[in-house]
Amino acid sequence: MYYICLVGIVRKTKSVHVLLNLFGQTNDALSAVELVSRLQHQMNKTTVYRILERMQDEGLVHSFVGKDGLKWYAQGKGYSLLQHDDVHPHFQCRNCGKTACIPVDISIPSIPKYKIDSAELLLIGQCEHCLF
Amino acid sequence: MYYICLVGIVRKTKSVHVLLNLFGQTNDALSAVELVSRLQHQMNKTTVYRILERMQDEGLVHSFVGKDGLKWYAQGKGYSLLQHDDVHPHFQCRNCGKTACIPVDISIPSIPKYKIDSAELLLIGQCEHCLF
DNA sequence: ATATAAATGCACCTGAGTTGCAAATATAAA
DNA sequence: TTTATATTTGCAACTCAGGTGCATTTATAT
Repeated sequence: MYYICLVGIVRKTKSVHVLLNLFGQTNDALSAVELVSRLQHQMNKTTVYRILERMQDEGLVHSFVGKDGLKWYAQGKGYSLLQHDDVHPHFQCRNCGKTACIPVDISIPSIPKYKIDSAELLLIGQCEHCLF
Repeated sequence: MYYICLVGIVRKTKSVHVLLNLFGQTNDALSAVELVSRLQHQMNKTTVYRILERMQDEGLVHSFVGKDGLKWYAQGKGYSLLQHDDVHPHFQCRNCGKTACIPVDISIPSIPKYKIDSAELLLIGQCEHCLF
């Protein structure tokens, strides 16, 4: 089976299928650690890391680093997959750890003498559920 | 010997003195890894990490996570040390790794249903030196 | 059916950051 | 100054995320 992505037409392995399903079931971001844990009986840790990297290369997901230094992946539903360099903030709840893409465009400040290629805006706070 | 910081008056150990000197000599941010390496003959790895954490607690430096997941510390000269939650971008050169505070204020977008406490804006690109 | 390429599992490694505890150093009390 | 107490440091060992090399399996092409 194949699927279409930024890179073109790519073969859809069973592992990619499993991961795509997980991302399809939520709007939140998923950490590599959590995915490895959740899939420990279905596929190897190494495979999870490799699939995530591949999915990112193919433009199916994007990644960012959380406050704790862990790597998070998100599908970014609602964003145009065609623009690789879309800059939207990521939110991380310091109480429950919930992490998600925020569907807002941010404007990157241009700095004299620096050439900015991309940006990561991480918002830390409390999510809806932890506010009460 | 003592020094004044956000927390009040704190004893200035020899290790703190050494680290403060290093931060005083540059406007760039310094990664914990580099500091451990640079100071390997003067003090223990554990001490470096502990001093950095303490200096952060006392408001002498602030920290952030780089693109690679490493922890960076900066003194933030030119910023008021009295405002704990100053949000300024950090720049990281994807060529040479140079990382620095950018003296620009950024406005944190407010998101409905979320309470934002702090924000980290990481700009990735090329520094002045690597542009040519 | 066979050859070639890609994907997976496994064991082991790397490297950042932490922890427990004992030794050393600094401060306070007598 | 001496003694008691608190703080800081070093050391070794540990945790944990993430990566590598290689053999095996599975999928594609000939």
